[in-house]
Amino acid sequence: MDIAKTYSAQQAEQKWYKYWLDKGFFRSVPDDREPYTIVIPPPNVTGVLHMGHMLNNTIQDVLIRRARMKGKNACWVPGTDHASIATEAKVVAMLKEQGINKADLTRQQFLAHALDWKTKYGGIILEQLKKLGASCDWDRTKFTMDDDMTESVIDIFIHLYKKGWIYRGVRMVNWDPQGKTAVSDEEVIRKEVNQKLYYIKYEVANADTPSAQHVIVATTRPETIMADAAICINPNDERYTYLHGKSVYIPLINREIPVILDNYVTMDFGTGCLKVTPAHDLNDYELGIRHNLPVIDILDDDGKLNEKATILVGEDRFAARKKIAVMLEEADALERTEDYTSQVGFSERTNAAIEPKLSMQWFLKMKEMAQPALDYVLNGEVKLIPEKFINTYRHWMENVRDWNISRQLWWGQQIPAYYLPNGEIVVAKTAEEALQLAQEKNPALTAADLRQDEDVVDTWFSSWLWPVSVFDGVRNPDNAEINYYYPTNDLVTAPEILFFWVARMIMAGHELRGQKPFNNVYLTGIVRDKLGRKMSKQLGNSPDPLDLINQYSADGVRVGMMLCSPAGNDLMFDESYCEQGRNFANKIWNAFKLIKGWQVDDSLANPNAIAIEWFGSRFNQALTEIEDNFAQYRLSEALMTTYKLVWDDFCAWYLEMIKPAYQHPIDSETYSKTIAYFENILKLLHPFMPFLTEELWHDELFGTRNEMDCCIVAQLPAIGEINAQLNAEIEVAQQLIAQVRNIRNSKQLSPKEALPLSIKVNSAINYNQYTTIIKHLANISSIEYVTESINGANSFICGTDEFFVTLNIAVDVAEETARLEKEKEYLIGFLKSVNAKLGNERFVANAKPEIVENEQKKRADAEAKLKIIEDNLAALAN
RNA sequence: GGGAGUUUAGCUCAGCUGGUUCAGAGCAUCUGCCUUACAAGCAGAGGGUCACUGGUUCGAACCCAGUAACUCCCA
Repeated sequence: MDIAKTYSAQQAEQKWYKYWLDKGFFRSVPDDREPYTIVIPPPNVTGVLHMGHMLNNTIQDVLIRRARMKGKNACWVPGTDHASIATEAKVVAMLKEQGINKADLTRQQFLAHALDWKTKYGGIILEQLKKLGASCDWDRTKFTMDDDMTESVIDIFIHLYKKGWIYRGVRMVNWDPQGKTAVSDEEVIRKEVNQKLYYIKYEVANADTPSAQHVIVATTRPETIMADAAICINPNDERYTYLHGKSVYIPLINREIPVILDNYVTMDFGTGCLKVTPAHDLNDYELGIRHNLPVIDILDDDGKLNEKATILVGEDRFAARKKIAVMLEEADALERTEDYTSQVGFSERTNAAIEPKLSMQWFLKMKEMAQPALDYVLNGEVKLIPEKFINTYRHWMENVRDWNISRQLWWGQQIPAYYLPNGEIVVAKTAEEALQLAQEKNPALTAADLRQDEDVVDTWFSSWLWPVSVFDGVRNPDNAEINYYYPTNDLVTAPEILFFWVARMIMAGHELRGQKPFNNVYLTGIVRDKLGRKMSKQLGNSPDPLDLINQYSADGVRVGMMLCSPAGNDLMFDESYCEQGRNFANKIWNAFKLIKGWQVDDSLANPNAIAIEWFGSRFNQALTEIEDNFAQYRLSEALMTTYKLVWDDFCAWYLEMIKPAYQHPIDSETYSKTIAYFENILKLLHPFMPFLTEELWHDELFGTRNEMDCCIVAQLPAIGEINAQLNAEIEVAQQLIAQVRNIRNSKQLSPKEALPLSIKVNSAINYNQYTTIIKHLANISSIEYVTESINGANSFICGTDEFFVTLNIAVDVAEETARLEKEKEYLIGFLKSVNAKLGNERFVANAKPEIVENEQKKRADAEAKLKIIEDNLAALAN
């Protein structure tokens, strides 16, 4: 039979993904097994798969597949979130292209368009995840705006409102003039921007002296002078005592405003004199409250100046800034300008410069919710991996501010608050209930008198419920599913949404169920290119994940991602990792090919008992390490341990040990043991490389399997016995084999030329056990045991035993002497340091006994070795 | 400005309670091989002042202090 020389993945990937789906292996329903649950961080519906998703979901799939193979009832819930701002912006743009203006649509019409859009594009990422092999329970796919999810959001809003934790208030919010909505502090990205500092001259009313007729104010926002309510100086600033009790005129519009005194003003910034614009700056707003200043809002929702500005009405804020600078200059009110860089906030969603704006918004009190959420993490009930994020988490939770949960959008859950004609508010699940509540206040009211709040809640106000709401635990808190799956086990997400999302899920989980939503939060790093730049569309430095899969196979890409992803550290992604993954898949394929090609002869005795025992022992040792790595969420190390076990121990050593000579058959015992090992290796690899392993699993090499006997649900092997002595002795054998190969290499001898080996045994190792292996792997013609060094042979030491290879070419005495002298020198140095330690009374007195003992062993070993080398040197000299 | 983190081989990273012959792994590099599973491979080899300076200690990559560079979070 012909087996392909290289593994071709594409066919296997399609075939087995479909098979898994058809057989329902991803499906989870509560039963009496222990549950293992992951909820996906829902990607937003506007997105396409990027490398961050690849990383994140590979990790989740590795964890979930492993859990499945450990006999747990593994449930991975997939879904998407509605991303109100981003999606609404996309839909508005799409409608605009079709010549439709959002303002001309009713809310219902717009939502219908948005829903169409979501149906068409919203599932793209989930479809792409299937290519990666994600074993989500697709029957559970959720969307944050599904009816039941929406009802959950409304329920918790009402619950928290009744509790008094949701309130309405005028606040300075981050206004996105492009999205025309408030955004939360977390959605504002601050960037350094080159700006200008404008030094503007204000005329002082009723100046006492000619020299005190003006005051200069520095500002980056000259277009807001029309909204000025005061000029503020530090009371301790002696330069400005002449202004105490005075007022000044705003240039261009000549409105008179008072001079106020407040310690808030920094004397050495700008001119030490601040214009106070309560409507357009958070700090000014607070100053305004302290000094009872009027609030003059001169900006419209779209960032244009309104009639209150009296000049430049209808101009965009940035255009107005340029124009007013010219006007000030013409009016001789602009003293000078100066370059200045400062932080400006931009909307994460639209990239518009954020405008601080006073508006009526809904808020959720954070203080009460933050405390328990902080405690879960501090007392270790919720583990952050890596732990370094605990500090950041604490800092944030201790300084959290109330959460602005309203958004001036349509795409999302509409706030269930209804306004009565007199301005009173009732909060209710439906218009009917709202009317009832309203009629309790005023029986004369009819449905027509009520007006529901136009705004929707923040998307995070849906997704914070995710681990509960996907199991319907908000609406039906005692249902079988939530009781079974909650709390979930692991959450895998990016550190940048630790606060946005993770912290708030802990709050919601605690509030709804008095329980944490997950045990462990595995925080992945940011995927960067190999230059350390964050991968982004703008830079074009991100490979298309699907192209990668096509090129390197899903398994290859998965391995590539896992190889370079230490938890919590950014990963410098490079395609060569995927190449390594592909090569690894090919290696496994070829091991399979080798075994598959063997003919079995039942009459043969098994000559490989030692090799078989050793690999079993070695496998168990690796398994122990892998279990430990997983327990500590060191996934890339778990993979590397597996990688080395397969490539080095299994392929390079074990298979070579037992491999029969070309066209010779193998004995049946070795054959069946090897197949059993290979099957265990497939299991071990499956979480990382699901497709290849499933493909091989079903080969007839492993006998006939019934249709449900699949690698995906195979149970991982239990850790068996480890023979430490055997492992150690094989290591010595491996060293000696390498040494012989090395001699062959350095003498440019063909590997085909068999060499004779003599051993002078000083240790307790019985080399007779390993004769077959040594002869086979080092291509040794004969093994002899000697008691004296062999003159003229190439020698080396492994452990404390001496080995001699006699070649029919003369040993280069000078070269050999030099090599031995070098080793001798090293040993003498080494001995010196060991003796220094042992000779040091304080060391012997202070160090732990086992450490002292070990030093003595080191000395003995080194002395023995040194003696051998000296003997060999002496022999050479003769 | 405040806080956190990082710095170990060309690259990406391990290195746990300070003590094994402790300076490691993978990749890359170099040398030799198309040796009947695999050139997507095999056999070998080289490569490091553990960022820097001091301190603690019998002993420091590891603990402490300071310095530098980079990264992130917050204002």
